[in-house]
Amino acid sequence: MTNDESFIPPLPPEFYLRTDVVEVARALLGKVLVTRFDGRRTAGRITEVEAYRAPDDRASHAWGNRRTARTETMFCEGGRAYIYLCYGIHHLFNVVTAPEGLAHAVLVRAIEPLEGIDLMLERRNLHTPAPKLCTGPGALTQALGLRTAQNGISLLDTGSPVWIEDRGFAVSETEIAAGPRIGVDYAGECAAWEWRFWLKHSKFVKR
DNA sequence: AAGAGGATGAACT
DNA sequence: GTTCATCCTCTTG
Repeated sequence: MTNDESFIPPLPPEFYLRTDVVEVARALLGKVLVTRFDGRRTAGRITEVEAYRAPDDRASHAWGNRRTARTETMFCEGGRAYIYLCYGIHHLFNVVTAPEGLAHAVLVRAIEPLEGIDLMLERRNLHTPAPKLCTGPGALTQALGLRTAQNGISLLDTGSPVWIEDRGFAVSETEIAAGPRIGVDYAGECAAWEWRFWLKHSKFVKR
């Protein structure tokens, strides 16, 4: 058994059940997002995230506690994936947080590839590893094989094809940069909230 | 029943 | 900097 295959447990429910989604978003930086489909693993360190907090956050799909078929996943107990189709093309992956009924979520915007890079390249139709392989919320889902078909899937269950691990990569507060979220100009004053967080010195973050 | 627009990315000029 | 691919969800009538 190689080091990559050694068992690391998924982050526990308590990690996701916290009621401060901004705190969870920051804590997700440096954690490792893993998928395993058909026995093939891909993984990457999370380098960029955004927090979304219904009901008061106008940028959230669940703003004002709007419950629709699509937003229902975000009202679930923390520890699931909220995956939706954006612009008809891109599958965007979010981590659902907070207890049931509170529609909080963290959008994962970029990861640093760690495992299964050949498979990532294949899924992305690329031939040479480059930062763009997993940089951007639509790019990383394609590389990891995540699709809307997995909306609502558990990040906690044994045997789930998607989970997040702590591999002991320490992120100090001074390593985290913050700024306004991308593409939420429609959200009024909420658009100015600095709820996008990224690893300051990472090459695997856009712009 | 129909239409608008979106938590983007890639390929252009 | 601009364009456009592409389709689901939500709103309106």
